Amino acid sequence: MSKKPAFTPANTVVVLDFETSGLSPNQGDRAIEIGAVLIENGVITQRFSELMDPGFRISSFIEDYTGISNQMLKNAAPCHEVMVRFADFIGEHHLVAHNATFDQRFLDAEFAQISHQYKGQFGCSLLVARRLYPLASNHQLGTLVRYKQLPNNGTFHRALADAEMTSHLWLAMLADLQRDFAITSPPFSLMQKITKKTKADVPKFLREYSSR
DNA sequence: TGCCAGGCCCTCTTTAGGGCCTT
Repeated sequence: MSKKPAFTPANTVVVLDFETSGLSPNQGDRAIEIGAVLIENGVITQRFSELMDPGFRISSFIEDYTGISNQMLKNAAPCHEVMVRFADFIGEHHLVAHNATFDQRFLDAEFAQISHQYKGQFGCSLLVARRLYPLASNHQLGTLVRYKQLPNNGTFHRALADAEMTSHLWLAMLADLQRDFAITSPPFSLMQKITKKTKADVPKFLREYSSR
């Protein structure tokens, strides 16, 4: 039996973003679009982007917010078909999202519909950014993209565009860990540990991590 | 009937409250 390596680099992950009909799968909300990129050794190597039909009409607020219309969803595959393909895309990779608890709730809910379980763990770019960039005016994805002058095509609130921007943010944070703390190729587990530290404790934690 | 997310994080805190972030 093959044993999974203990060290998983943080620069090889699937970065994902859901557009949804609302904020809570517990209240009946469903995913309407999934966008994701696979980053391997710090480079985007694959993209996944699909609309999905939740089986009911979405609100005008969500149509305006995302630019995804009910007409567009009428022509899309149902959620369960898309999620089967997405399960294949993420494989056993670790996962990253901006405010990951939100995307994790929807991923769990949609995968439950197809009785699929995934092995990867979640990392949260929002929680890391709050600790690495305390001087940013806020930690919304769009604000951080401008703050770090990250690549973007001007599209926001669409799944693939947001996933790509989140991936650039993630890579920028890895680069800053290397620049500021000489931490080369941080493991995914380090990024998770950062989010468990208080903002005040993070610099000392990283200096000690770097010097060990 | 009326209401309706949930986790993180700071502070006027921990027997709590409220802003942030995601759609």
